Amino acid sequence: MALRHFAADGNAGTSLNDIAGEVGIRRPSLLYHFPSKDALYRETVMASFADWFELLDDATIDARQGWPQVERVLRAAFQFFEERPDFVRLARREMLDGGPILTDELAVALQPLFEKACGWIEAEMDAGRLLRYDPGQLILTGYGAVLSYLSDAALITALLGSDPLSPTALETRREHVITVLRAATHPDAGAL
Amino acid sequence: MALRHFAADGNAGTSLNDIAGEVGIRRPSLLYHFPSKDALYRETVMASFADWFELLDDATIDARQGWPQVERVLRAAFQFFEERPDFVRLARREMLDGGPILTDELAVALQPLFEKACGWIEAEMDAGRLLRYDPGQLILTGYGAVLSYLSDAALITALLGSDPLSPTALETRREHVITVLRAATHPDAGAL
DNA sequence: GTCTATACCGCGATAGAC
DNA sequence: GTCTATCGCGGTATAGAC
Repeated sequence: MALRHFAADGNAGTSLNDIAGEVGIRRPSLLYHFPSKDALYRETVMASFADWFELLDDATIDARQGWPQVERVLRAAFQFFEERPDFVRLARREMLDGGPILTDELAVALQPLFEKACGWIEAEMDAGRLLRYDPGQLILTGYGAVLSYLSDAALITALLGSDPLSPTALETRREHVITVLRAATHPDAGAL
Repeated sequence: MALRHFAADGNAGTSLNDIAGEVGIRRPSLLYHFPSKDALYRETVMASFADWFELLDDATIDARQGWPQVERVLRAAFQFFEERPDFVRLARREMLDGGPILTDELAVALQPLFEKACGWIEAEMDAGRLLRYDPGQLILTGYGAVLSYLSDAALITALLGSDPLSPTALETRREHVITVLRAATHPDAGAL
């Protein structure tokens, strides 16, 4: 509904008419349910991120050690994103815009999770189960490698000459990212 | 001028008033120089990408072998992007939008360069100078790792607790990406 | 040629009938 | 709860002043 339009055209590029028309009501009726367009946008963003925060919470319980845990989280995240292409695009727009929702709410909620993940990675590196890098930079690298592929599908379609979001293309991408990161971080990667 | 506004707020989020006001003329005067807003946007995008295409061309001449050449291109690209933060954000918006400019013009120009780069990587892998991966996927991984950091500065500021675009932060990021990619692709990386 | 005043349209938002 | 009617604003585009 609203998510699809906001994901495809952004906040500024989406009119209440677009959303209302799809729901089957008229523009003013939409503003009966939501106090303003910005409120509707905010609610859409926050609702979309709720699932993502939940996955991040789940990923931290029952944590294993070393690379297997990294791979577990990577696979869970990749699957989450590939099942929610609209969320990926909406999230990326929000990151690009750097608006108040991001800085006041999302970033505040993400920061402690990021901190916690950095701490875990650091400990695993101390224990010799992962090769040493800057933990925060490593997370950002994985973040960019996974999300850019999914968010920039239009460009990648032209580059690859085929649909990057097809099941086989997604599998190729998933395994590539995992392979590269394992080769870079796994102490025994050379023994594969 | 126009680039900064389009980069910050996108095409839909930028009004001709924003641009005209900065130039010191009035809104309609802008439409004397450009037939329409879309034409102005298109010209802004194409002019921004011209420099980038030039760098890509330069990168292919005098190509060395193996990892040194990869690192050379990587450093050139990173420097190019870090000196043009507006271009990065504009480009990413264009990728997200997947609009006609991207599909009809940019992607058409980028595809042969992408193809050529894939061929070079493939040959280097055949020669044993780089560890084997899917060349296209490898390029997309580097692409995402570099651009996401620069385009999503608002988010990363909150996560890191400091300015990700400061000179020292940029150096940290640059060396991290290079180190990770070298560890993953350099045959002798384990001997560092 | 260069800029501006104006027209015209779609937007978000409100008021009030049903 | 949804509609029609309407307002005010800001958008693009055009016609006309200098």
